[in-house]
Amino acid sequence: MARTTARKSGNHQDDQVSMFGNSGQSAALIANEDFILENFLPFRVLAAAQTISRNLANILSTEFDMSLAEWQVLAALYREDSVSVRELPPKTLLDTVAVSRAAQRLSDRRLVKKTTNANDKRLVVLKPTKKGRDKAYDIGIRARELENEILKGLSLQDRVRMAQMLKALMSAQT
Amino acid sequence: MARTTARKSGNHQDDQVSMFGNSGQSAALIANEDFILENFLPFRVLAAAQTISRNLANILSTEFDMSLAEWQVLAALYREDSVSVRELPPKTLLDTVAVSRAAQRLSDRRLVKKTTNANDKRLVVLKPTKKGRDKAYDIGIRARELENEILKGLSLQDRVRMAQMLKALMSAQT
DNA sequence: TTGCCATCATCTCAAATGAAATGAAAATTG
DNA sequence: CAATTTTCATTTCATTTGAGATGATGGCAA
Repeated sequence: MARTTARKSGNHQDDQVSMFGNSGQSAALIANEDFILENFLPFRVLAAAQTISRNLANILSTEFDMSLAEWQVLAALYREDSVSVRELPPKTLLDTVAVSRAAQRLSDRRLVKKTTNANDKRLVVLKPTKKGRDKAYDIGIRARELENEILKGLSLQDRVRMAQMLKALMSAQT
Repeated sequence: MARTTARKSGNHQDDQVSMFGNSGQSAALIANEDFILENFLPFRVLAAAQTISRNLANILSTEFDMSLAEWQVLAALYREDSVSVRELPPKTLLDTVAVSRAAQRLSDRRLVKKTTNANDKRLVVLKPTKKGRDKAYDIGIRARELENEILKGLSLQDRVRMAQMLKALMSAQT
């Protein structure tokens, strides 16, 4: 525990990142007594995501009457004009079932039009309506605002760095 | 909850961080046509968290027969010897209901002992058993391994910065 | 004290979620 | 081509989750 101030921090808001100093060592050498959930990076990512997710879902629900999943689908459709259901899971964070359900609700509200691909009738093609496109635009503006709120503590350089790190984190996963 | 087939983490190899260049500008000036879901930082955090969360839940489930929530409670109890249910939500990411349910399952498996506080009989006091403490230790070791896997793409300095940024992100939220 | 409100943990029930089943269409194989 | 397998979207069903109700206790003011 090289630079670990080996003490029980009675104070949780202090900025202990000591555990990362151990990260290079083999697990066996780590004094596990030092394990602090708050300093476990995966936990922090989860915590940040949960907070963000709640915020976003709240805004979407109250201001736009829309679920997170629905917005994800609509946002993905916004740029690419015409997309089949099966193409969406990689673009969103959703599985096909969730996409299907979101698409159904969007269709019910006339934000998206569902058709069948003529060449391959298994494919359901989604296309935003004018109304859907407008809504996506409005939400995009609001989302940018939220993003700036969230990121206000970070410099521009940090923001770029953050995006890169998150990407590295993702690709390190199996 | 059987093994969740870890979804293929899509390799979106485009490293576009262009949107962050706009972040300082007023929302009205942003060309919204540029809105790309993948580059929206809250979305990236969500994506990273979801991947991590699946990984972690998988390991806990298969190797330790434990849910994420149960581990969060157990890990929080590991250091502080004796904690009441109501103290746990701030330490974990859970609400009181989830804590209550996790505590019940942990108690059923004799990993945690539940008692009533003598001074205030409303309070349920949780205390890890020897068995629970040992299990928490083992999971801690494994969690460190996973953390290193996840972070292998980041330098030590980056890890520290990452932790700081995530913290800044959290505190910027309402 | 007594009556009233606040707090704590759990319970209940409805809604969201995920995994496997289904059905329809296309691709592949013999 | 017929038969079989694969792909795609949706449906079904069981489980998980969350929000408000419940019951038990404690705090506090009259």
